[in-house]
Amino acid sequence: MVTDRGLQVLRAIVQDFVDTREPVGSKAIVERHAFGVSAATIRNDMALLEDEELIAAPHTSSGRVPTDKGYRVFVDHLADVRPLSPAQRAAISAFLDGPGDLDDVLVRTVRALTQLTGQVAIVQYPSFARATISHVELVQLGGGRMLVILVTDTGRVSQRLAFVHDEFDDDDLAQVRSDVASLIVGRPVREGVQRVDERLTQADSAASRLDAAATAVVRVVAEELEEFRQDRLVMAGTATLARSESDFRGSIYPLLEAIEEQVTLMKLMSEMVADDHGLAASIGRENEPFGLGEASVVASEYDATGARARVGVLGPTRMDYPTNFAAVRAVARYLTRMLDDDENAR
Amino acid sequence: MVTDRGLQVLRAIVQDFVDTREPVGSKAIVERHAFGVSAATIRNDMALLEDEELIAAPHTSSGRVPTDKGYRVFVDHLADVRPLSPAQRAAISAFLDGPGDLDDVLVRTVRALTQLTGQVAIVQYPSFARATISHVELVQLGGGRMLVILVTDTGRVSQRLAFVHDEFDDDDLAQVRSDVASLIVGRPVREGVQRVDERLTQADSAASRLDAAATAVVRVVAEELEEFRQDRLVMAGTATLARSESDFRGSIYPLLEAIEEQVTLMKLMSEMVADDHGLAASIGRENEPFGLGEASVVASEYDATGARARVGVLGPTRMDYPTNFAAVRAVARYLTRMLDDDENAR
DNA sequence: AATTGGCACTCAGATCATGGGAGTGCCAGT
DNA sequence: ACTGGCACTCCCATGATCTGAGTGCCAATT
Repeated sequence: MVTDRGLQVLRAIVQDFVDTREPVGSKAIVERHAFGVSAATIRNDMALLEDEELIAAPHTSSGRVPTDKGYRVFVDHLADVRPLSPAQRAAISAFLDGPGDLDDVLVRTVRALTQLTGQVAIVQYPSFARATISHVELVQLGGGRMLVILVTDTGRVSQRLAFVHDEFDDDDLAQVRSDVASLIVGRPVREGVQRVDERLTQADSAASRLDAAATAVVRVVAEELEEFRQDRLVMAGTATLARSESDFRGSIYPLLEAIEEQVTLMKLMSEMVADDHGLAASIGRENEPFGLGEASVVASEYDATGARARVGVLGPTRMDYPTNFAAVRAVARYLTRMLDDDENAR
Repeated sequence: MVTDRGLQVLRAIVQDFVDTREPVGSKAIVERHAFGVSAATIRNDMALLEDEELIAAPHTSSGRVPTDKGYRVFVDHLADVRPLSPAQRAAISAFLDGPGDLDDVLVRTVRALTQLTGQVAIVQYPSFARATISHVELVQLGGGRMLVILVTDTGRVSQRLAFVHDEFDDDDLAQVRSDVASLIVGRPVREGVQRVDERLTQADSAASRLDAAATAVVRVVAEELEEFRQDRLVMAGTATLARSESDFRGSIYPLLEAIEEQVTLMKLMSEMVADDHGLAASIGRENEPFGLGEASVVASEYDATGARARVGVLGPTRMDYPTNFAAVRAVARYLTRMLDDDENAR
């Protein structure tokens, strides 16, 4: 059974290993941490920790390294999320303050976070599936091309091109527009998807000219809504991976691929289980299903006008969890505040 | 003076080195290429090539490696751009065919190109500075927020939020809209920028409610046009860098950074000088000013409704230039054809 | 004048031996 | 329960040696 001091030893090992990148020996521990016991005692504790598979020795006679399980215990029981320094808080403000639409704010958020942590930063767009569609707008571009614009109450704007093979006068256009609008405006995206699909299955091939146009528009709306559902990510700091390259035994290929794919990371972020404070970590082999067995993700939930989503960082399993937790949490809070203020100002 | 055969030797060295990643010796050359002379003769040629700094020996007694200058001569005089295989052409069609707006097409283009070359693929958006603004649309979102939408004749749509601190009825809105439209619609972006700036310097602080709103909108339009000017890039294949990691003496950090920055790459791509066929290459140290001294870019011009831009690939200096030239050229042609067909169909 | 075979020379990299040292596990003594 | 001591392991740095691919040069040949 692992004693209480045993856990402190684990903490020390994690901390030192994250610091030095080198296996930690019993002697180094008594030197750097005031345990008040001898190296031999620490060795006994370490033997127990090894039995529990919380640490491992790369070679028969070398120091110990935390296992993924060890990191997990560290994160769950031993990591104290220390608040950021004033300088760091100032950095967040410097990055985030100022006006801008949702896109702007999120881009600045990931920049701030990558700056703060030295890791790849990721932010999910607020889940638009729960958002409400507040506007539909149609713009004729000539040549039968029609621009379809959707706006949600959370501030997302999306546009897409429909081909209607026809020109309409203002009255007709207003007609088509209100036809489409009646279908989805004021409704949650989820519901909009349903109603749009229904409309499409009922589409009459012998419909009037206006109906046909409306159908074409609705088809495009369906595509847009689909995109709303599979929310997207904003990322920054890819280049930092090159710095911590040596932490990835294989290569950073899987990381770069996941970053390019987005879908994988999206799923990973979504499936993470948060604690009471909205913080979550996914460590090392826990990410194996996503091809990221040598990486960890630390994330925090934030709130954008009622729609929840996550901000996080991605890095080597050997990352500084406490610092990253603190940064992620601070940024998430700041972001929540900003987006809510924004809302209040409306 | 480098003889004609000397140049053939250079070609052989470049080819073999790209193939094997290893310094090429005189013996290997006579074995792999039918020069009909002995290794000693090749050695004499190589000595001359070394005098001209077209090749270099990493160590006193090892094979030779092309210098950047050597690659340059190879690219300018020795590389035959061989047409793609039918299978490769088919791959391009498979990726690119099908409907979609400009964004879609460009995304598919970079995917195709990275697939074809195994390098990072880059495409510039067609230069919108020369494009004409064809529509302005305003949408009120409530809470004083107003969506400003610009459309160009080349198919780019952009939107941005303005804060007008006011609500307007339809007539007023139409008034503001036509006010702004008269300023820029039907004019090239370049000219639009000027007129917008003029309008802003004349802005009267004691203006009417509508004028104030128009000014706010114009200010946002100015930002959007500015974005039009500094065109953007679409990229894919970042992960391939991890594969050819060993080709970068230092690390791939500068590459990843440039990819994230975009601006740098944009500039690099724009400054490349094309030959008669619209092909261009920028090799190794020529990219030093951009922090990419160990990388090369191969690009080709394409044509989007009269607006020229470039597609290209980014990779290690030791890349397969002929193949990349061929792929880039083929994709550029296909792209031009597609975007023109698109235009014709209007 | 160009080409060739021959030959001495160079040097990076592989292979092997050696020793030091950090670290462990265990045990007997406090 | 903790500690000092000690034998043991084995990584890694250092150095010596060897090998072979490759060069440069020269005298001989065509």
